[in-house]
Amino acid sequence: MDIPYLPGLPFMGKTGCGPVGVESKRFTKQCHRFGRPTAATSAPAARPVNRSYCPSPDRTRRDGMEDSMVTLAEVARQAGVSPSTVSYVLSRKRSISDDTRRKVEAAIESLGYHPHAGARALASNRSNILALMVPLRSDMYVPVIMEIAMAVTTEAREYGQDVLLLTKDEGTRGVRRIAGSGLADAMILMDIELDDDRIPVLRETDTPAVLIGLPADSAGLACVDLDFEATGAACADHLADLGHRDVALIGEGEGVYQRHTGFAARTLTGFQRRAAERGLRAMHRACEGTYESTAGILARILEERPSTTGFVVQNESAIPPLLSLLRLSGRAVPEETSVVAICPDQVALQSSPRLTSVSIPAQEMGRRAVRLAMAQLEGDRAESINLIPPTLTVRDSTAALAAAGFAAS
Amino acid sequence: MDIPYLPGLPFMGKTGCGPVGVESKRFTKQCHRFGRPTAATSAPAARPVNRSYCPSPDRTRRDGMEDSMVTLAEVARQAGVSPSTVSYVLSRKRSISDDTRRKVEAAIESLGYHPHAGARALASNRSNILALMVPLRSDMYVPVIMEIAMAVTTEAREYGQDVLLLTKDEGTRGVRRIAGSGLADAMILMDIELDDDRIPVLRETDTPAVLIGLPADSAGLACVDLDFEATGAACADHLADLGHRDVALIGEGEGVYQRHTGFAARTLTGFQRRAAERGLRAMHRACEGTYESTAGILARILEERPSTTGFVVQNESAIPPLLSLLRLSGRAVPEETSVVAICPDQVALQSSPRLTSVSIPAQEMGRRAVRLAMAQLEGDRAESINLIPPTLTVRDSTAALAAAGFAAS
DNA sequence: CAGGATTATCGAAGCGCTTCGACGATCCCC
DNA sequence: GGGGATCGTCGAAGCGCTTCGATAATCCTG
Repeated sequence: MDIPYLPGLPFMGKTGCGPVGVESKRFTKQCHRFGRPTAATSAPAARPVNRSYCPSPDRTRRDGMEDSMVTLAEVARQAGVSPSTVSYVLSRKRSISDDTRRKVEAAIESLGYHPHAGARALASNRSNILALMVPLRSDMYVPVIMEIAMAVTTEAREYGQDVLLLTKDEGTRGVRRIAGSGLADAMILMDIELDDDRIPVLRETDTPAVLIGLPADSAGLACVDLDFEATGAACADHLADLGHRDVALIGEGEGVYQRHTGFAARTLTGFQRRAAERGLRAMHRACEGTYESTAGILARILEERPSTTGFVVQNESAIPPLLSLLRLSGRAVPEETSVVAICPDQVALQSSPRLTSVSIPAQEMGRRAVRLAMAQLEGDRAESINLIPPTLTVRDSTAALAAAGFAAS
Repeated sequence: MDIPYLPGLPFMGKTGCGPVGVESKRFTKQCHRFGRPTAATSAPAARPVNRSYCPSPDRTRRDGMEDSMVTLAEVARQAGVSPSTVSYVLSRKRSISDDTRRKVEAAIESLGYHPHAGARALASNRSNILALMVPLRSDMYVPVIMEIAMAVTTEAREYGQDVLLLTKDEGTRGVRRIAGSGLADAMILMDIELDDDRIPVLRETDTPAVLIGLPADSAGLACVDLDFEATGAACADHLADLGHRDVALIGEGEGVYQRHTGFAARTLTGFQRRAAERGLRAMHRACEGTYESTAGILARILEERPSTTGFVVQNESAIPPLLSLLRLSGRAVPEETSVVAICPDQVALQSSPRLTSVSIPAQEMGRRAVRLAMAQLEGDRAESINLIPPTLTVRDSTAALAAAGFAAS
């Protein structure tokens, strides 16, 4: 605003800026950019601001209010080097003398420069953004989703990436949009269904991607997940080790087993197989997680097999009701009945008694997903199924079964 | 890869493309762009691909594997119009004949065109991205945060915006980075502290922003929040209406009252004031939410004032323990004791009995935040404190107190 | 100490889009 | 039916960055 020359009138800058040879070209460029729309509402076309490469020297730090964007060119000027040099300082793609580097860094610091994300994306074909597609509503336990999302975001920042949040209900259209617009460099998908329709699109558009979850056909894809089969097995093992002979898995809701992610099915498989190997009698019931549902299931289990002393719970919301119901029915945990949960540590810790559990390594999943994505961006196209081995932590809800009538044979 | 001419050798394209007058200019432009870095790892500088404006006609849909980007220029060519026309079809900023529009839309469809986000951001000074800063860990109940985030994301899409996920622990640096890089058009901040250090930065950088939560000094800012004072009052009113005389508020953890958001304090204020107005005796205890903490607090409340029959719970995690403890202590809910919760509907519904509650309107908050942000981008700089009035839904955990000894005077 | 290799820097082109001004072609009103 | 307004389209510039090739300056190495 401090150089109020009229548009159209050629501005014959004599203020000594830059090589003379290019001046004419520069100043014949008409200026039709008036700062941010927000600020442009008053006096729409009245007072254009010269934003060419060669402003008068006294203009330093002035138009900040209108358009706070500091450009690389300004940094270059302030540091007394060319724009490309500044770029190389930033990208470290060519060697720069310590002296120059320091000058440039000082200029960056003093001007508070941040590279324009769009410009960078356009020129470099890299947006430094990872798209994360999370379920809007799913069978997954919300805090776990959140924890993964946060871990992804935090880890992404370690790689200088930001995270774009997409909802799963954008579906294949969302994937296409991101792949097509170059908005993100890679995608991380959560809540993967066995036969997820986003996967073909990923393949077709050849988008770098990481799945959190395991689809039926994972050929050529990078996947991260907890090893749920081993998880089920670990639970069975633990109960077997403690001397339990009759065990039950209280699982996810009905729908989960058919429709979805397969993690529930994998847990069940692992549990049943290991139970068989260890000579346990295993039951399984799907559970919606409400108090009523849990009560009904527990009643049926105990009716059908009153000798059941070991429980594995996979549905987080079934945990409080289950504990409450066991208490009410007079079955002491862990003295008479043992409970193993598959849940985040936090849930296990704030239950009473604190639960022996296999934790859902949300943090780890998020972190690994980002690393796999970054590896792909580095050129590692290798497919990889990244199954995290389960960790069972013994707390206060499981104990060795007192040698009662039905001891191990 | 299918046009393997050597770099440096001028490529005298005779394949008839575009007006002759510009050809020379176009082909003297050197090509130094080799598709995506991913693909460039093999044969680094050996086989550049011609990506100028004027590919040979038979090239249609060829280099898709290497660089699936369809450009506006290609759409224009296919539709037989100029690039600017395509742009205007997309932006609707100038009128376009139906005929032309149809041709362009057909071309867009058939090529699967998506505008390059970076290019668009660079040229238009608008990224179509909203940055959402969420707490990494906070006193807020995680599912509520998640619900807000999802609502923001969904609503943002209605406005053609995407959402960038930031964590609060990036703090002021994060705000500066976003404001400086033009990565987002506006910011939405959650978990606002009374004296939030991000606020000065927001003011200083003049970034369009919406706060979800209410800081101490909200001058010139757009804020959305549940009206917690009215919430506290509504709870007091409801219990008073039912004939309760001695009531207690089981609140958030100690820390929340000092350090943070003030929503807890505002609830308390509203509760106490209204209780006084209605002639109730009101107590208040901070509660960490664990079983032990809840048990201790409940015991002390009942010891100090055994006639307490009305409870308000603000800490979601205290709800299951509280209900469990009341049951154990033989106080029937709602027959003898009433419980009002301040929590998401989902929590209220899956408790047993279903809880009378003031819901946390997470969806609504998210939605409003986006609308306020968009309004700012439209030029509405008006500050606004957007307090959502509470809704108390009566369910099965509150009932009129049977006219006992201590009836209303 | 000549000449090739290396280092540090610069200039310029171009990424794909938006937007301005220009300019025919229509339209309408007196 | 002539002249101004409107409509629909085009060409070109420029957004701020990256990166190529070029070019001095410096560094060996024999």
